[in-house]
Amino acid sequence: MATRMDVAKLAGVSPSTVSRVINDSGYVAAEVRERVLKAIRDLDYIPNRMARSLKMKECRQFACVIPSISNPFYHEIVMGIEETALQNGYTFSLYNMGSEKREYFKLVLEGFYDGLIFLSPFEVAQVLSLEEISRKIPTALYCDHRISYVVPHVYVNLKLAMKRNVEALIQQGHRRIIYLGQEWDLQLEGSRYQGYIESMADAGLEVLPDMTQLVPNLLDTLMVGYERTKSLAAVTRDFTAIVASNDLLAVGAIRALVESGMRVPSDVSVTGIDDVEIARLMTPTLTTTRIPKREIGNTLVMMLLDQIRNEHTANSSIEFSTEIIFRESTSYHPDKREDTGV
Amino acid sequence: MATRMDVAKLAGVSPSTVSRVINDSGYVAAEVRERVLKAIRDLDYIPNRMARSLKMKECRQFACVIPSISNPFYHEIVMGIEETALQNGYTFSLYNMGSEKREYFKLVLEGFYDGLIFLSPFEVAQVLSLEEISRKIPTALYCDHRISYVVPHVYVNLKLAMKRNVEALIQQGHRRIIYLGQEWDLQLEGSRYQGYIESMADAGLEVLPDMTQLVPNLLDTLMVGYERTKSLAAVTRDFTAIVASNDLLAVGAIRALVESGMRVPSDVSVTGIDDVEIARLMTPTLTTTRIPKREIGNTLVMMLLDQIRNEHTANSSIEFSTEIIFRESTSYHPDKREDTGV
DNA sequence: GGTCGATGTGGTCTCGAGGCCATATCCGAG
DNA sequence: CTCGGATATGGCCTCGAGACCACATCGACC
Repeated sequence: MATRMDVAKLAGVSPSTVSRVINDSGYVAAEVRERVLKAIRDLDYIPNRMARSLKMKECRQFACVIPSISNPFYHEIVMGIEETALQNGYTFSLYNMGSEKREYFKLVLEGFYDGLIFLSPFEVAQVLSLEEISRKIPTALYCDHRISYVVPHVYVNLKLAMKRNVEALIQQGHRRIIYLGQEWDLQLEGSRYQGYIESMADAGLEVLPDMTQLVPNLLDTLMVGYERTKSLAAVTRDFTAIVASNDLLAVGAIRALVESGMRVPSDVSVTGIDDVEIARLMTPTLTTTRIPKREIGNTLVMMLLDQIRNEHTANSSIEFSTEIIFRESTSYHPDKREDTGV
Repeated sequence: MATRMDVAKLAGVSPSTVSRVINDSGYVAAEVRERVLKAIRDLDYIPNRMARSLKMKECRQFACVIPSISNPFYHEIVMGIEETALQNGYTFSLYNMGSEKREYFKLVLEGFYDGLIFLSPFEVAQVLSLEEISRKIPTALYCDHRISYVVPHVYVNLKLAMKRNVEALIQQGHRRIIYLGQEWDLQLEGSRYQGYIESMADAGLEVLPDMTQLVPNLLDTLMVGYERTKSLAAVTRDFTAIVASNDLLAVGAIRALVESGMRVPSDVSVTGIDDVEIARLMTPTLTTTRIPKREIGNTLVMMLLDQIRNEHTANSSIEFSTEIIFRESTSYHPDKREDTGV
């Protein structure tokens, strides 16, 4: 790899002049500039980013950590992030938290990035203190409920979204509604599970043990939703609806129901949350909650830029609203068996 | 941020000694080592990666460029890449090619990465010469057919896979089979489209203009498959099968058929390629071609490591085999209308 | 004709960590 | 007692690019 020095020698000028040509700063005679540009072309010279970043103490790159690359919910957020980052002259790279979490956090703290975005901070919090990270490097979080940390974040109220889902089902005549979610739902205030519990209680409905179906935290995949529902259906069919904490689990659940001989929605209604693309291109289409994913991505980047440019961490906390979308996977009064005493 | 010098001062030693402690190299007295470690803790010192990489001329990081983050086909390859990379002490970051391609390639050439993986090199080739890149930095490609470049690559023969799909459908009695794929299929030797054309010709079946449905290159999403099929169904229903060039297009197509009142598979059979997770968790489940995605990811990283460690670019080209998986979306003899003269 | 400002170019220190080389001390063998 | 190797530590140059400062030169204007 050619260096600035090589270019300087070939063009018969000093390294400083090469820098001036590259960065278009200071005075350079037109004729000299041409000579330097030619030398750059001839040597195929590309400035070394490591060196530049070391000197400048900025690298114009963000990192984004996602819990799982296979959940399409994150994809659109990522596209929003990319969009705004590129517009502002930053690139960003994506880290999948699947396996070795610690490895990646190290990278971040080692100064490889100017800012850091976490989508869903729960897994992270178990490894490192988010507040600690955010004191060292501009940070922005997305989460599914308001958080109390002093870290800038964007959130949506998914407890509320879940309440709406449950209430809609209750209003449609459902009584025995299964909750399909992830284990950490139990530990969190303001979680989707809390919304479920409250709505059931408000309607005077009992939540039996079987009705809470939780899968391990990081495994919110299609397959896990499928397997959990399959085993549930093998044990009991005494339910008429499933509220899943996200669309992937819901999609898996629907397939499990079909294979178990239960029709959706005529036997069982199913709702998800996220409104990923597949939700309206599957059969049956999925009733779910729309989240403004692209806008969330845009906003997260703006939060980082704000911290970088203003040198202060405004403790910002921005809420986005959500909207329930009714589709084919839910239907009215499917709980006829109970009404007719069968 | 504390530097090595700060640590050295606090511990009352020289920067060299601090380096020796950190890298566990050379001789350091036990007592001094303790003092240095304490200083590191007290100052919360983390070595600066930029500086280290600049000096070492390696950064132990790979970049992986994917055409589209929303295609789950790539997710499992990415997980395979991650697995092998971490095992060997490398991290890697993911770039979504969606928008500003050039930006990312620049980063790579600027020495931010020790190696580079392209999943699907076609988009790339339109921006930069892959051979040129691979001369400057260790590179590995995944592609869907054998390529002639002098760049290490892993490939599967998807022309063959498509031939198998088409032939299976023909054997099941189908005659009017639609090809749903991407535009660049037309320009490539050994493409899936070639497989379709050949199989149809071999069986003496004519490919009418309407039977080739191509969507823009980078947009191989659910929605595009849906829309294209929807408009097709609005124009003609004179077909009994669709072979899609990947699962996403197939999933979109199936929904479009359902909405157009055509049942799958009893009216129309559909096949995909890739065997993404949703293929066996949707209704109907999708007949498709399994590709060993995780192994491909593992191998791509091994190819990079080989180049780095051996300092020579063995012109390696490794083929993985694929396997057709029959599921619910295809069925025998659906073309009864023709047989009975209707 | 001297001064000042615009134009143009090079020298050199800097960012932070790696690591070679010089140096110093100590201990045991001869 | 001396020499050599093991142990231990510091000095300083290096990686490649940024940028300040010094130093030219030139033209214009008083």
